[in-house]
Amino acid sequence: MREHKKISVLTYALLGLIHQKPRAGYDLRKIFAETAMGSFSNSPGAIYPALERLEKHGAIASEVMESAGLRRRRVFRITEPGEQEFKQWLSKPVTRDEIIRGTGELMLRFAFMEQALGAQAAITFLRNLRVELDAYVPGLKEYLHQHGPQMPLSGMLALDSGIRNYETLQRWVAYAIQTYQSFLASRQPLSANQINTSGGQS
Amino acid sequence: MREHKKISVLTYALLGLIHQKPRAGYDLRKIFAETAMGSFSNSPGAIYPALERLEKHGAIASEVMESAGLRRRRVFRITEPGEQEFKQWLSKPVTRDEIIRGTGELMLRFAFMEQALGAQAAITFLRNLRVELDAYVPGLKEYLHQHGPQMPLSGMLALDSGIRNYETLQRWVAYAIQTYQSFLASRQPLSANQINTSGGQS
DNA sequence: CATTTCATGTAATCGGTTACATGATTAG
DNA sequence: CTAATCATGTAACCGATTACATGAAATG
Repeated sequence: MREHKKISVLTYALLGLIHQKPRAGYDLRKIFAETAMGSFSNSPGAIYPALERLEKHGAIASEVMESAGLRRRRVFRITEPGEQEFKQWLSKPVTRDEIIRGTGELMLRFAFMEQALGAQAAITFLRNLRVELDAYVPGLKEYLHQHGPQMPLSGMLALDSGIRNYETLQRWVAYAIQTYQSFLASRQPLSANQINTSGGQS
Repeated sequence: MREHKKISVLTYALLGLIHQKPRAGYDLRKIFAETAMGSFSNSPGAIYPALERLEKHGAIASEVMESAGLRRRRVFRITEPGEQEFKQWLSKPVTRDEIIRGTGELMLRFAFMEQALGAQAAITFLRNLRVELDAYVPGLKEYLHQHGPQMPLSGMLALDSGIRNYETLQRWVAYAIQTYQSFLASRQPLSANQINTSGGQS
């Protein structure tokens, strides 16, 4: 049983991207710099040490590529134990604490989930998220209703903004579940007896 | 010109709460633990050292209160330079970078703004935020439109969730501006010549 | 009297930011 | 040839997390 120091969100983001396909540090930096994932640090001083730690941990392995006429690149691929660790992170239950701390990590997990665990796991994740949100949001609204009038206007509005975000997230969850269900339905149009009436293509 | 090491968001949150009124470390912890501000750490190992730093920095001053029959409390109040620093933080321009990094700090600033700088400043802040959002969000939507179809469904949905949050924020900004304007209108019903037709109460 | 809550801290560890350093390769 | 870009690092600093420590006052 290898000891299991806590891994940061940034590190999981790196692990997830490497899980998709082998990548070099520079590729990862570019992804952080250019896409909306930029919220997780794009500084080399964070990424390269994180990759080192992952390699020491045994979750990834690197190979220096020196094709002729190309710059030397250290390409990382995920290992078996690394994939296990990654999937375990994806499978963590959705907790209220995680919702309060911000939805960043939640959405990161979801973004990786389909490729790593399949569409069914993504739907389960969304259902769990919905349960937690439905349990959490009413209390927030109640708090605003109770204490809002005694707060300064800007404080009340700031709280309202947070609530609106959660409500938006609730609507998104519903939409996402629906989207996934149609997606699954279109991939497996008939469950048991596939009556092949028209030409089926692979 | 005192050197001006960067101050963390948590530290500004503490500074803002102390600006409202003098408080002890324990009060601050409770606020973080009990209200929706909990997203900024509630551990004593973060709060007490942060308060020490603020005091060394000269932004706050402490006084140990030992009223008879009460526990000893170290109560912090904001100093003149501390208030300057705080207001300067509140007055920082709204940048796209700040929007990308997350709206947490933005909303924190806004929540403190009315009390510290007045309602007019809050409106100005909201207007600037609106400008930045209007400049930023269309690009995100365009990106989703362009690259979405080639992404895995979960990735596309995750991006969509982020966009929905920004759109929600845009609607909130509009609502908040309106709210503030009615607020100001109700406080100053007639700007120049106040014709007192009915009994006015303080 | 014992336990809980109030109230303030300390120490170890570690990850991230910032800034700097280094070379190799392609473009102008 | 020079500048920009590719690509990988390193080092100093510092703040946050976690967990532990302490003691006094209220509560039962």
